[in-house]
Amino acid sequence: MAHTIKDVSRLSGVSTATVSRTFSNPDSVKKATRDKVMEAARILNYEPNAIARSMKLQQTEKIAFLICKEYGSILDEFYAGICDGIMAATNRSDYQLLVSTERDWTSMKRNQVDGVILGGHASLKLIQECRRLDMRIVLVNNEVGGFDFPCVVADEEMAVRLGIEHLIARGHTRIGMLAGRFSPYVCERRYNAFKSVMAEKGLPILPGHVMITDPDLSASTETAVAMMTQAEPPTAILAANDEIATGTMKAAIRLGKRVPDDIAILGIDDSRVCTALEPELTSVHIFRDQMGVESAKMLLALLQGKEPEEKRMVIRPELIVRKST
Amino acid sequence: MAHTIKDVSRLSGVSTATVSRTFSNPDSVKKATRDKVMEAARILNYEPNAIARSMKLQQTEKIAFLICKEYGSILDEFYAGICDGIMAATNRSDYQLLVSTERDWTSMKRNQVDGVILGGHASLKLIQECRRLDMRIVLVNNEVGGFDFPCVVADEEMAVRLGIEHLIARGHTRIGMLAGRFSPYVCERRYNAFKSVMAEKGLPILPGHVMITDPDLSASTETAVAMMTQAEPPTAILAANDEIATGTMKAAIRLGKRVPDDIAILGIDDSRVCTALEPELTSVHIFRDQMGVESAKMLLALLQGKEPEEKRMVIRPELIVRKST
DNA sequence: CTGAAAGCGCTAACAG
DNA sequence: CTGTTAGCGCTTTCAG
Repeated sequence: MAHTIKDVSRLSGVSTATVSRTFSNPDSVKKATRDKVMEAARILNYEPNAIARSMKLQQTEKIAFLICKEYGSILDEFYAGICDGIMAATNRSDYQLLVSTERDWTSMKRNQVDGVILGGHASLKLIQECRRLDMRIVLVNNEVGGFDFPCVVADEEMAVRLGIEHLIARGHTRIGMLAGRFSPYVCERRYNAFKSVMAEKGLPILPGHVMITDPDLSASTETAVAMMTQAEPPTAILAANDEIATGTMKAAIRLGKRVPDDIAILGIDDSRVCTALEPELTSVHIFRDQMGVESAKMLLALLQGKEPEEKRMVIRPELIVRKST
Repeated sequence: MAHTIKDVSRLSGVSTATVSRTFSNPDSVKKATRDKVMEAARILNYEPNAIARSMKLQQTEKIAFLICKEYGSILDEFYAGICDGIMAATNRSDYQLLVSTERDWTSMKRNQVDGVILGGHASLKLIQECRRLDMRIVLVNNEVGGFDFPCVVADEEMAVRLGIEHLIARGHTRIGMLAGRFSPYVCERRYNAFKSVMAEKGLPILPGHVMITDPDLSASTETAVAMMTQAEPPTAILAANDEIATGTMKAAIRLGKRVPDDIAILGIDDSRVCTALEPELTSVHIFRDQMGVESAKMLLALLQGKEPEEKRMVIRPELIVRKST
C-alpha cells in the first residue's frame, strides 16, 4: 500500500491539514514547515491521491470526448484532428481527457467526468442522458436545432462557396457535385449549400450533375465515372470531401481525362491525401484542430462557471489551391 | 446536489448497504427489495457516484494511453489506429481510457489511472515515473532492452523480409531502400532488417542504394529523385513507410519513369494513401488496430493480477500486393 | 501559521 | 437476505 498524507504527517511531525496545504496551497504554509513536509514526502515516495481529492472536491477534473459516428473507423483523419485539438487545449489546463464512442459509453455513472464533448452525430438519447447526470455538454461538428447547446462547427456553407467561386473564377459554369453519405450533419449542409450558392450565382444545376455516393473509394469512383460519362458532363466537380474527390480523380484517370484540363476536381477537408495525389488536389481546408481546441475551451469555461459569449462558434475554412483545378 | 445512496436508502426504506448491493451485486438482493430500490433510484434520478466507488476500491478503473512522439501530428494514422484498438478493447471491459501525450502528462498524481500504455518512443524518465507510482505499464510500438517490460510490437523484420522477397520474386536484384527519420525504434528495425535480409539473400547493396530522408513528402521526393538519378539506380525501392513511398511515387512521376516497369515501389504500413495513389501502392500491412487491442488486453490482464504468458507480443504483418510492384 | 475533526459517498466485513 | 458500521485519503472550517 502506498503512503498517505497521514504517514507524511507523522514523519514530518505536522498535522495532516498542513501536509494537505503544502500540496494544494503551498503559500499558506511557512517555508520551514513546507520544507520539512516535502522532505518527508520525498522519503516516503508520497504522491497525493487523486481519487481522494476528487472525492472531497466532488469533481473529477476530467472531461470526455465521445465520438458519435457509425461509418468508417472511429479516429479517422477528421476526428483525429479534432481530438488532437481537444488534447492540446485540455492538456494546457488541469483537466484530463477521456476518449470513447457513443456506442461504448454505457456505464454512465455520476461523476465519471465533469463534462463531455460530443463529436458528430450524437443521438438525442445520449444528450439527454448526459444532461440527466448534470454534465456540461459541448457539441462539435454538429448542432441540435431548437436546443441551443453550445457547439463548434465549421462554416460548411462558406466552404462550398469558396469552392464554387474558385471554379467560377477559373471559367467553369457547368459545375457538378458528388455528395456523399457520411456525417449526416455535414453532408446535408454541404449539399444544401451547393444548391443555394449555385442559385445565387445564377448557375443552373444540370440534370445528372448532382449525384450521391457512398463515401468509400470504390463507390465514389463508380459514381464519378457515371457522372463523367453522361452526354453533357460537368466541366468541374465539387466533391463533398477529399475521399470522394480521390475517387473522382481515379475516375478521371480511368476515363483518360486530364485533370484539370478536361475536368477540374475540388475536394473539401484538405486532408493529407491532397498532396499525395497527382495532380495535387485543390481543397477547402477545414480547421479540425481548431474546432477541437475551441470546443475544449468552451467546455472548460463552462466548468469554471462562465457562460460563453457565443454559444455557437463557427470556424471559417480556407481554400487551398493546388493543381487539380 | 445530486442524490446519494442515503437518499435512496431513506426513500426505499432499506439500508444503504442494500442499495449498494443492488447496484454492484444485484443477485445478492431479493427481487422484491431490488425493485423497491430501483424504483426509488428512478424517482430520485440517482446514479452511483463513480468517485466514491473508486475511493473505496482504491482503483480508478481507468487506464491511459500516452503517446510519446515528437514528429508530426499526435494522432497520425498509425497512432490513431493503435488508439482505435485500445479503445475497442478498453470499452469491452469496465475500464475507461484517458489519452494524453508524454509531454503533457505532468500532473502525475497517484491514482489517476491504474495503468498506462506507452506508445512510441517513451523516455526512460517517464517509465520510471510510472513505476514509482505503482502503475502497471505496457509498451506499444516500442521496447526497452534490458528492462523486460511487457510490450506489443510489429514484426518489423518480417515486414521488410516480405517486401524484399516479393521484389525478388518479381525479378529484382538491384533493390534500394529509402529509410526515414520517424519513430527511432521502428526506423532502426526496418533499416537493420533491410541490411540483414539482403545479405541473407545474397544480394549486394550497391553504393547509393540506401538513403535516409526526413519523412515528410517533399524531403522524400527529393531524396527519391536523388536515388533514381544515379548512374546505376535501383530497379526497385523499398520505402520505410508509405509516406516516403508516396514521395518516391512523386519522384517517379517527375522523372517520367513508369511504375512499376521502370521502377518498382513498395511501402510499409499499408495506410489509406495506398489505394488513393495511381498505380495503387503495394505495401506491407501493419496491424495497428491489433497492436492496440493486444496492448490493452495485456494491461487489463496485468491489472487483474494475471501475468501474461508472453511478455513480448509480436504482431505479424501481411504483404498487400497492388500495382506499384 | 497550524491543528483537530467532520465528512465527501460508497463498500465490505460482520452480525443478525 | 439485510442492517450496522468503520473506514478509504483528502480538504476545509473553526479554533487556537
